[in-house]
Amino acid sequence: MTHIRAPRGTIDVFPEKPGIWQRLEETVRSVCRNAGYTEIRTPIFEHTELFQRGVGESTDIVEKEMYTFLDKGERSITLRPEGTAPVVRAYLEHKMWAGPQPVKVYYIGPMFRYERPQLGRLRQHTQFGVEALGASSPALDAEVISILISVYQHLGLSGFVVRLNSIGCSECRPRYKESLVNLLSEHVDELCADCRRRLRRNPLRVLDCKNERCAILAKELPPIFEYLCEDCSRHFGGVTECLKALDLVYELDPTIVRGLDYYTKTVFEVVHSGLGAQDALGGGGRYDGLAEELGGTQTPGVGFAAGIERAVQVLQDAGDKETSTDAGEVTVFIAAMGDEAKIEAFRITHALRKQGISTDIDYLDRSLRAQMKYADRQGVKTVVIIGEDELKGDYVIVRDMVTGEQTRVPFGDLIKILTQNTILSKDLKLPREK
RNA sequence: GUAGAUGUAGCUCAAUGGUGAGAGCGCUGGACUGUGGCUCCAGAGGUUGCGGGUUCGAGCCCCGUCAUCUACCCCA
Repeated sequence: MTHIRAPRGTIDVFPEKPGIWQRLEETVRSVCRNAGYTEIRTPIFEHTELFQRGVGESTDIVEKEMYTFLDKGERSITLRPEGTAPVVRAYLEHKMWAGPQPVKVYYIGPMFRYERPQLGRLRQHTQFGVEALGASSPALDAEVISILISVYQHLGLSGFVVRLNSIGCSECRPRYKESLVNLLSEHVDELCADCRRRLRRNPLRVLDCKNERCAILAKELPPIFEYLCEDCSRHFGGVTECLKALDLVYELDPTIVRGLDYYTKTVFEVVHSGLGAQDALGGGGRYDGLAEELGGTQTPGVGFAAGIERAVQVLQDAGDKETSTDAGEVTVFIAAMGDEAKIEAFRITHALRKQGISTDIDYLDRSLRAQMKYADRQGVKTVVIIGEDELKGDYVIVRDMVTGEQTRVPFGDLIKILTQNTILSKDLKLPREK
């Protein structure tokens, strides 16, 4: 029998891990709210055209990585491969440009790309991101970067590097591309096969080729800064000035070009050495032309997207132990023997739960011994034992699983004693002990 | 789409082409008929990923296929 497995490139997040996930999501929410961003939830699928026009026909995403299908109404639908285009679509669709600007939103949710899975790469992964629309101030670029960094700092994550670049606008970037092509065409023979193709399609990509000989050539090329138009140049200066004002450390890196067509001016990535070949924790930039590309009015925007699975990986490698947020952990276990006592135990369990005391019970008709063992493995602090003797005597035994102390408690006082037990209430959220 | 490595118990892994595929951990039960952790004993659990082929005989060799991992392309 071959049983069904999760589709390639997807993962189940297991009980040991949700704590770290929840902490991450809560951190994202609080940092974003703190900066005036509110949550937006866009559909997980969109019209294919949104991405074709927004992300760009010639990008890898649109060319070969989209989960696209025809629905029963013959519409071409695509599982969203990224979050920015949908947000801009929503902004335009709901005429949010008519309200106060800028509109600042954040999101957390799954993205889909049909790729070969490897370390840090999945077909369904989760991104958190922010978008700030309707303002072109460089301070907003810096704000967005600082939010991403702030999330990592709040998580206690370290060892990341911010890389910053500007790729100009529709006015100055073509000039730069042209001169790159001119300069490189003299050395076509020395370029790798990929770069020869890049030369025609996207010469900027030659800049970050990993091939040794290409990299040597790329080093000789002039940085884009020399080609930026006055507007872009001034904007970039504003961004770096703001980052310095925040004491935010960054590296100027002319090799960052990003894989989506909508970027203009500022682009950045946050990378971490512990991630393997896919070393980006997150990335983003400005996209002043995207709204227009989607048929809307010209609207500046800037944002980032970051991978949750990758952040989780780095946190785990760093030995992050905080996994107890949603451990489903129980502090009281009712061990019962005999049919009558079991009914009573069931009743007590639910009464305790009503009082907010997490309580569990045996469902496998196990021996007292086995119930004790199970309770111990579950990290239970207190076991209430109830059998025939106790029923007759109208009391229960309360056993402290840490010290081994046991006391008889009159039946009617049980809930009161467990509720008032200071040790118990203090320890409600302690992680289990080994 | 390309390349390499790997698929044996729930997990981590053994097993020269030759009995009925094993161990540790975990799980269940018992020693201790009503008391967890330590110890000991026992039990359950396998279509050796799947399909072909070679062979007297395949977990092992060959082919195909699927999956996982890593890398390329590119990205979160």
